[in-house]
Amino acid sequence: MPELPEVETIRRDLNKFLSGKKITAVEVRQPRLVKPSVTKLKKALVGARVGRVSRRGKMLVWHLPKQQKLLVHLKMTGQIVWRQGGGKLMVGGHPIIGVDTVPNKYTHITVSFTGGGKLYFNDTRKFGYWRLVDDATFTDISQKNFGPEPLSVAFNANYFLAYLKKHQRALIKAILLDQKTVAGIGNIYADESLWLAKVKPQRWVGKLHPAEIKLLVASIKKILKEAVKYRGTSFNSYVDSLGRAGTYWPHRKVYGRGGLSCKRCGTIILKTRVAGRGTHYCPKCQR
DNA sequence: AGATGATCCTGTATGC
DNA sequence: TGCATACAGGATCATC
Repeated sequence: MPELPEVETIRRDLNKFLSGKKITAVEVRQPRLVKPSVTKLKKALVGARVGRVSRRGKMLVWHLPKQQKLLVHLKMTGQIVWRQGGGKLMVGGHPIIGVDTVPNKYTHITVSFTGGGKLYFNDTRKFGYWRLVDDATFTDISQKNFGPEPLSVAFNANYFLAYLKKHQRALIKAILLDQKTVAGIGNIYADESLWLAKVKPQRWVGKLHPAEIKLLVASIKKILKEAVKYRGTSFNSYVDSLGRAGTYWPHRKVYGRGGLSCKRCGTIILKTRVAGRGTHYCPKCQR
């Protein structure tokens, strides 16, 4: 499900909810999703106070005592839902949409906190995982498997030009989806960024002009910032930590708009397959 | 090196 | 209604 904007939304809210609270219990219904083991997870969590929650690409990173970190990846359908007390939750007088009841049949992990709050991990397809690591391992993973954060200064035209020089024979969309290029872009925002930069997803990296590469960097930043502002995109299972949908969907330009007209030139948006993923683009203004 | 397809799962949409 | 097929915000692995 979630790409950077969705995970970032969850991260910000979790920091408010979890701040200063201590974990009193951990219940795991799907041991397979926990690494290295349920026993070790419980040992690290129960009794601990969660420090801040950060993010690396699409991973949530819980800072724990004793130089440990909990890496939570939601993959396609993972949800993190916070409930303070029972009953139907309301926000601004309106009932919350998305997740009506927790725990439900897709709740695989429940973490209880002092003060009565509970955090639920739901995941229909069970691709997500909770992985406990020590700080050194996290640093290692972070450096080896992830490129720069797209909204940081480290992700800039110079970096991107140099990186692409090493991958001349790849398709640009495949490169954007690779977390080693830049961490946090997924299928929706890859398509949206390419549309904004007027670059065809199947373009060979080696044939991109420096000006296009520069524009692509700016487009990625712009799209992601905008999507964070709207608290992410929901068309199916994504909800934030209070069970609310993200509101970026109506603002998207191409993703899921195959057969509809391009917002820039009116040409019919095509849907095809690139890098094994459904890919949407305008055949006229993306070259 | 990089593309492709299968794989981990379950739900939903579409077509016959 | 039933049944088959394709596809879904991710990422990894084997194979070509």
